[in-house]
Amino acid sequence: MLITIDPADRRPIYQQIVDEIKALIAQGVLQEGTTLAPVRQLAADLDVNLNTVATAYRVLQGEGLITVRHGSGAVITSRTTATSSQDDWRKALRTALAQMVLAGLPRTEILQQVTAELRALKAK
Amino acid sequence: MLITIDPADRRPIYQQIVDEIKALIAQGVLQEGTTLAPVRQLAADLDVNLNTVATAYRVLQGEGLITVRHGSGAVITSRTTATSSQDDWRKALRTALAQMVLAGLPRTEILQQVTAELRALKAK
Amino acid sequence: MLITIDPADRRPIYQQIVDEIKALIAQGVLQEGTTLAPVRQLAADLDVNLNTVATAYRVLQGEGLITVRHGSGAVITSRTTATSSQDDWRKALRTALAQMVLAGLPRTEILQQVTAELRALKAK
Amino acid sequence: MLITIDPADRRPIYQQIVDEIKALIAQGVLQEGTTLAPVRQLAADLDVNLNTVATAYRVLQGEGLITVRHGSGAVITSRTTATSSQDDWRKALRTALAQMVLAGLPRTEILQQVTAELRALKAK
DNA sequence: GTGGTCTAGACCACG
DNA sequence: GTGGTCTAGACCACC
Repeated sequence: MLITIDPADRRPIYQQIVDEIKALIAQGVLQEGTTLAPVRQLAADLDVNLNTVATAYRVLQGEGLITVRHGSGAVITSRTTATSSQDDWRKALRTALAQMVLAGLPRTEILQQVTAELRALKAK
Repeated sequence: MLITIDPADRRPIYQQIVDEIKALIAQGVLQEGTTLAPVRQLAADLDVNLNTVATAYRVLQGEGLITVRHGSGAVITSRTTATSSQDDWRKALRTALAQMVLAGLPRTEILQQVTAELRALKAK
Repeated sequence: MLITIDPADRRPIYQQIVDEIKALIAQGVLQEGTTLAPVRQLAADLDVNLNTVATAYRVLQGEGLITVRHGSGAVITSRTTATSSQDDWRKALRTALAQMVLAGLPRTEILQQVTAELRALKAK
Repeated sequence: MLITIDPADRRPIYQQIVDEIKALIAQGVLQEGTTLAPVRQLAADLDVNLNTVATAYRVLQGEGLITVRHGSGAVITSRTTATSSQDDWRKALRTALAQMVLAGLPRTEILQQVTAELRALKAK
């Protein structure tokens, strides 16, 4: 599933899963209509608790990114249906840029990194 | 102190304080040598417990961003001494950009937002 | 857990816990992958508050010596990942040796004590 | 006075002064009968509060290393009169060695460092 | 006046 | 069951 868990990461595991799946959708790797791996299988692959994966899927469903149907698994719905407010991504962006500035990266380097990362994503 | 707490934010309060102070340092509002508000005063301003603010200050001290001394309060040290690995900001950047893409923002709009936010920061 | 608190010691309790755990790791008693006692259990054993132990664990986590995960407790990570600068141990060593000299120990006795203590540690 | 204060050091300032003076005595730089700098002068030199230096002197006096007489300042008494119990230096030694081991220093390197530091001290 | 530490006890989040 | 966080309030250490 191309997802990896980092035990050293301070984010909870379910959040890491959520973020990675979001990234895959943004990259276009997971497209509308694609069926996600069953909870049990993903849990086994990542060697994490079943409830952890279930929580991640529930969050994604809550944000409208996937639809979970009994028996048929979780399916990617739409990229634009997503319920992420402007506040959310602005906060995330600010925090990320602040970290980069404090790490001592010059403005030009930061912009380079942004465009490089953006190139990996299928923005309109 | 220009810091606000958002109860709706899922991050713990002390983390919000840490992030806001980091942002202020990145913006150049808090410069090297500036003394932060006393723990008790900031706690009163934000209407949170003294220990919560103390925890935030301790985290900042652990990251080398401030120096805390008993009788004299907390002082901003250096921006470049900060202990943040490349992994940290790259993950944060990726997550932020993915969120923006999923929010439906086109590539040009994203770059505009980035440069706009960056303008508020005192990057080299 | 082989840890003891000395009320007469001027170091704060949480620091004593940190230092004792470090010593156990250095001795090889606690090896990579070993799970530490749960916060609540250690707190009960030492008869101190839960938060005091939690603080100690957080410090150890900040130094990269242990990895703490919500449902699974604290695990010893790597001995070499530790974040301790050369300045730190040099200062500690100087202070210790100066104390021994002022206690009237002759050079040979000091060296004997050092090798004796070192024998208890699993140095490379 | 050959003493320096490190604001980044977590030890309180007065303790740093105490430790540095002890080191100077152990090195033989400050010998029996030598008069220490007046409190006010040392405070001015180090740019610290007068009470801080006074506290340091009081600790040294309490350990029997110096004698403070009205009007005539503080005088180094004897190196052997020192009241440092075996427990004290053993704890300090253990902590120092544990730090060095966790820093990844091999046994031989540790012994080299010890003898090197010891060479600077006038052990019997 | 500063910050540091500790306790008791509550409630939440994660796996 | 694990750890995380927060509060209220006390007392200590330092400058």
